[in-house]
Amino acid sequence: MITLTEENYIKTIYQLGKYGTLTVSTNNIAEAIAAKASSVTDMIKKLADKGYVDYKRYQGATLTSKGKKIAADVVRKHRLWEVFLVEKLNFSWDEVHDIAEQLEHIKSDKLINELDKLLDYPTHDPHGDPIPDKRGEIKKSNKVLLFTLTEKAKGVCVGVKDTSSAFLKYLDKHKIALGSEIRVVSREDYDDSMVIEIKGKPITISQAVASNLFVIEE
Amino acid sequence: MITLTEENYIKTIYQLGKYGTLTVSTNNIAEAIAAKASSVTDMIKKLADKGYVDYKRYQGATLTSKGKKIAADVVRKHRLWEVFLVEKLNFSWDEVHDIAEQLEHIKSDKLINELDKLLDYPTHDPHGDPIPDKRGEIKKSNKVLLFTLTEKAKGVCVGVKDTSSAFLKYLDKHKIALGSEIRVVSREDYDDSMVIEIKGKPITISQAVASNLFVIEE
DNA sequence: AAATAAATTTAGACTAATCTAAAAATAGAT
DNA sequence: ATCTATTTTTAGATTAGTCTAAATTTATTT
Repeated sequence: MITLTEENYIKTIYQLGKYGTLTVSTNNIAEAIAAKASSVTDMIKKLADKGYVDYKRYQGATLTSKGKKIAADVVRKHRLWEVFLVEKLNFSWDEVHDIAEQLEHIKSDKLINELDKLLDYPTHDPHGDPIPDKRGEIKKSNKVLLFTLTEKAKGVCVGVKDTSSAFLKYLDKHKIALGSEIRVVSREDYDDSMVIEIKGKPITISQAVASNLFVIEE
Repeated sequence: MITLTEENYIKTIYQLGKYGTLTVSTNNIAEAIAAKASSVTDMIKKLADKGYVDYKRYQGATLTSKGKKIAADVVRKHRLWEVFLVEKLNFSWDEVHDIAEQLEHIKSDKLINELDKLLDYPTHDPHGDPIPDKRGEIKKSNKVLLFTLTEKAKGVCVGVKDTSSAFLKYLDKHKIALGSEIRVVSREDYDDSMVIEIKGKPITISQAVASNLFVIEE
């Protein structure tokens, strides 16, 4: 059995270490988890005993494949719940993190599979971060800022960089939402504004907007 | 701050004591929570210190109004989540308890209000038990077995007594679901079967079925 | 009303997760 | 290469929740 606290440490090591590929230092974990380094050392030892991390004294921790599976699972749940909150419960993109932090620990395979289905198998959360699949794999995402797209390019809106409510309101007003298809109609060199098409409708957006919207190019 | 464990004790006392109206004994709580009586004594003392229960040595515990509010809130969340699982995630009525047991501890007022709205403000969970409102009040329910309705009476299906998958499949097949409007067309004295109407369609059901379906008479 | 049974509480110990303070190891600078 | 600063670990203590075993109170029976 794995405890909630262990799950949180494993998730943290996963995220600090670029999806489990890098070794993470004790202090780094301590800061992320808001605990003292001594507590982290204790926990790393326990995780090593249980086979979730590789650990040598003074050398930081690296997730084992077993640890990575656990972490990917928690992150998958976290991000699916975030999509749920935004898509089904009218949350805005910056309100969801703390609640997803709680929901990510609910244990039920069926629950998460059905949630995935209800949301129509999303690949990214509202911040534009990729959602690991059932096997824990992350599709290498080509998420970019809308700003970087060339004329005639198409993309799907997957997230925001600026999560201020002013920006979110702006998006709402112009019917730009998670999953919206966006086509770049033209770019204006003078002020870096661009004309984009959403659901057949062209609108002009400023550089400020284009550089705060994440899209996946198609 | 209230811990998860404290919440579980308070909920248990609420349910064993008929929505917080009766005093509950240490042993009763111990059995319900699968802990030893000595652990329960310790916890009751703590809950008394914090003002959630009234307690006199050897005399069991009674919820204070503060305790009742906490309990009603947890039960409200539990039952709303159960409705969500059945209505939105294709769970059957007997699979939801354990997951709701986890979900009931998620803390977010907005979450639960939005969930309530998404589900269209249900008054009963899939087992036919009433859902406390935001203020913790429970509408005194006139939930009865379909079996007890007289000819021409109408009701809304609110739950099942038998939660076997065989029965649930039977209901599915005959399009009897949570919230279905049911009208009693006629009763047959000989074998206690009855003809009922669901969405304009008459079907004949046996006494076995009628005595396992809860309805609220209108 | 005394004796016995059942329920409840106390006392003391254990585990998980945390902390502080001191010791040890590593890394960086001269 | 040595000294110093930083990082990490160890040692010992603390809190929440639990347990067992023994003691106490209440309830029941004769």
